[in-house]
Amino acid sequence: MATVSKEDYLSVIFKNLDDKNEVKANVIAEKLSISNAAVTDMLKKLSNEDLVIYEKYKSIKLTENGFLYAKNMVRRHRIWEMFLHQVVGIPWDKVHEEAEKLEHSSSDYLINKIEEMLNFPEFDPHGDPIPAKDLKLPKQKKSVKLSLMKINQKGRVVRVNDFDNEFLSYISKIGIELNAKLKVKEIREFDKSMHILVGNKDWNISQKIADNIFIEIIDKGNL
Amino acid sequence: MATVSKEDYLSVIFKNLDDKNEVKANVIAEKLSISNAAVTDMLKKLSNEDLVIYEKYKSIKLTENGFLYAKNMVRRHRIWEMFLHQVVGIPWDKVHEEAEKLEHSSSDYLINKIEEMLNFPEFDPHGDPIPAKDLKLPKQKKSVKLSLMKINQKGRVVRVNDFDNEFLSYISKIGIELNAKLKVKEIREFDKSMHILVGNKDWNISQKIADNIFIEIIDKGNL
DNA sequence: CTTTTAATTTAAGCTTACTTAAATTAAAAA
DNA sequence: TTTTTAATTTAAGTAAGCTTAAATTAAAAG
Repeated sequence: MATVSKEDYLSVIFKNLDDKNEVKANVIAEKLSISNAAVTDMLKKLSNEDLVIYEKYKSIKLTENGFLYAKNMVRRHRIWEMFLHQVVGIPWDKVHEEAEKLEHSSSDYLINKIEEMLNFPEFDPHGDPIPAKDLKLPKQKKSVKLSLMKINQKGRVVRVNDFDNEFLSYISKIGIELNAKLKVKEIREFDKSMHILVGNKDWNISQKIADNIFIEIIDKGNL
Repeated sequence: MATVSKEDYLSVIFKNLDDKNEVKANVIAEKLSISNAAVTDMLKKLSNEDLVIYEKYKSIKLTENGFLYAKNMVRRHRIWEMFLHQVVGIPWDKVHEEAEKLEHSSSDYLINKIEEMLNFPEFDPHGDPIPAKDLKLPKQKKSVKLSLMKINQKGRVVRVNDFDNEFLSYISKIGIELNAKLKVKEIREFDKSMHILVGNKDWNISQKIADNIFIEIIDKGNL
């Protein structure tokens, strides 16, 4: 049986898979703010339900079923985010935590209806791809971290990490939103902080900020 | 702490208060499909949290806090129903069970936003009043059960009970919706079934159906 | 007023999802 | 290769929200 708790485990596992498609139990415990012992417990249950591959002392993998379940959770989450942002008008930095609750309480029927109403969006308000009904992901535009851009390069915001509300709220305040154009004006080597132009305003941003904004470089056109 | 389970208890208690503003533990158990022993257990907890007034072997009352909490649950439920029906286009007979899940997973902030977006509706898709932010109920139009109408009386549907999906789905199919006009053409005494005119079509409905539809009688005008 | 019936409570036990503390294992460092 | 460290598991225990069965109480019927 799928409970809120199990759904959270599957989501966390999915989002933290490494290059070998594995996660350490360790990581799951941290992300969910629970003890390692609790994770061991639950992994045995998820394994019995054919959702994860679990062997003592080894890293965790998802089964085929587990992958499908987790992707569907991502789908629910991102469709809710899109809906809350576009239709209800909830600001960028608040949609994540509302969607976090709603994703456990909505039938596939409802999600499909909402998706239809939104005209089958491909990306959520943070630029993350929304899995389709068949759980396939749309292609994403090539992008680089803002922190890796060079002086005088221009680009368009295509994705931001939604790891922290304060971060989202801050970048939103300085005019950084999806598709916003910006230009790198200075980079200070000693702390890698940047001076950027967003619209017609100048801002200083730390490396940590720039690490979480993804840009599609544009060569032509003015800012 | 407010859990899904506690919220369900409070909702059921609120919806089943008698003329003395009391409910028997018995009734709660039936409505929630759980044992009486479980109800006793939970009532003690709710009492400790100052949500219900509980004394051994006596009927249950809500405290001031309990009333507020329960009314807010009703508010959440009905705003979700309205939203799902009007904005997402979910049919009449399906909104109830979706709202039943969503009502536990939405912040007051979100509910207020949705309410604003809907332009502060007073009644949900079944004609039930939606408590405002201050939890006050809008005034309802005077209405009578369809089953109590006389031959040749005309009226307008102002509310239906949403106790059963099949019922809602059926009456929707025969053209009965909020504000629909109808006229009683015949009443068969032996089973109290009725012959009614809805729009320009005739239908036979059982007493059980007619018991769950509420009508505002209209004297003038044609059908 | 006493008996019967129905509602309620108590008691013991279960499952889920957690906790802490101790034991074990695997991986990294010496 | 041995030792140390870090990750993981086991064991024992807890709280929430249920269950069934037995005991108690209140209300209804005689």
